[in-house]
Amino acid sequence: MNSFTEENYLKAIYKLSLNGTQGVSTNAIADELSTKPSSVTDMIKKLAEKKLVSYQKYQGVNLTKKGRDIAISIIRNHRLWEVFLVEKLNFKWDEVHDLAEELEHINTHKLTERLDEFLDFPKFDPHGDPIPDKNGNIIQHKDITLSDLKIGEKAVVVGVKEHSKSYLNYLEQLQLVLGAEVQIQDIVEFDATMRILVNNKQVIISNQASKNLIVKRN
Amino acid sequence: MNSFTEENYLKAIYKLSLNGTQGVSTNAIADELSTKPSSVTDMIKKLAEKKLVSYQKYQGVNLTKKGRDIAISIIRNHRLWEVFLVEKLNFKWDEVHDLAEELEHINTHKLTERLDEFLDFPKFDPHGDPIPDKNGNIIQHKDITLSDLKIGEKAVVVGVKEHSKSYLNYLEQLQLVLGAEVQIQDIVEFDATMRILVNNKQVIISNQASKNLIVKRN
DNA sequence: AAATAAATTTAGATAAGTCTAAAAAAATAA
DNA sequence: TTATTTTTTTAGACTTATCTAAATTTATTT
Repeated sequence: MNSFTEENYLKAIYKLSLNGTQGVSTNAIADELSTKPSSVTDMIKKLAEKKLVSYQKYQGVNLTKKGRDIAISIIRNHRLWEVFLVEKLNFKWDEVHDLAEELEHINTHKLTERLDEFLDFPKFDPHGDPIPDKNGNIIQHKDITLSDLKIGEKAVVVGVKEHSKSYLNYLEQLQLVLGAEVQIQDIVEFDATMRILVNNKQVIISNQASKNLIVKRN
Repeated sequence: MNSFTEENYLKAIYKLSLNGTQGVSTNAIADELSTKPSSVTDMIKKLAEKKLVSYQKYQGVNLTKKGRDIAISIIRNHRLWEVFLVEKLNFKWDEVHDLAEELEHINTHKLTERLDEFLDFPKFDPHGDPIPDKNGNIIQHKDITLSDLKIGEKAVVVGVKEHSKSYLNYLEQLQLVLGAEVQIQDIVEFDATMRILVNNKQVIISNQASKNLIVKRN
């Protein structure tokens, strides 16, 4: 068995390894987990001994197959619980992250599979992130964001790249939730601020906001 | 915030204080939690500092109001999750204890209340144990057991006093589940073994088993 | 009431995970 | 290429929860 802490490190390393192609740096992990680089080094050594990561001093870490499997199963759990919290317990999409962060560590195969079935095998969580299937296969978003669109183009909101409470809450106020249809009306050349149509209502949205909103052209 | 460990101590002390009337002894807690008396002493000191228990050296401990409130809210959580696991995820009554033991510590007021509502405010868990309401009020069973009945008497199974997997599994095989109707046909004078009728089927049951089955006469 | 047994506490050690400060290695700049 | 900066690691300390072994207190016998 692995501790909650070990699992959180694996998850962080997994997440960070999606961006870069090389090994994940100590500082990046420390940042992601709000801890100190020295603590990270210690934990990496422990994970390396357990063959959950491969690691050479000063060269960053990579997950092994075993480590990646664990990370993915925790992500699966996390996202299934988020679906449960939103769909069954009526939480809002900006409220579920922290709770799911705790629930995800109750990592019992049988519980996960029963939950998956109870929720009718959802493919995406309430933020549009794909839920790995029970074999660990996971669809990766192509990540077209609102900011990639040109004037006149139409699209549907399918996810977010930023999960902070404040961002999610802001989007909800603008009715920019999953499934919302948008059309670009105007783009300010200077700072890429957009004027868009959401449910026939005009909305002004900054580049900071638009580049974190994942959409699908239609 | 309190750690999982602290919460487990509070729960253990609460449980043990239901039996005896005096303070709960160090050894009893050690036994309940499968730990050593010296560890218990250490933890008790910590809980006493936090004003969760009252404690005088060598005199046993008692929960304070604050400590009891926490214990009861954890028990509430535990039992609500058990209902969820059995009713929504189709687990059997002998499978849910350990999972609920983990879920109970995700002790967020909002989650508990939403779960309670989702489950339609159940009054009893899958083993017949009463679920404390949101104010911490808890109905105490009168604890009439099958072994208290006389020949000819009829009753309904409403709970168990022993929660081991093997006992629960055994009961299920005999169809002695919650709501089952039983009638006493015969009692062996020597060792109180009973011959009873469960759903019109004859069953022989030892005193060890019958004295842990809570029933209600009808 | 003294002797023995049982229960409880103390003292000191250990393991997990974290931290600060200092040292070492790697990356970048001059 | 040497100097400087940044990143990473090491060394040593701290906290939480646990343990064993020894000491102390309380309970039970005789």
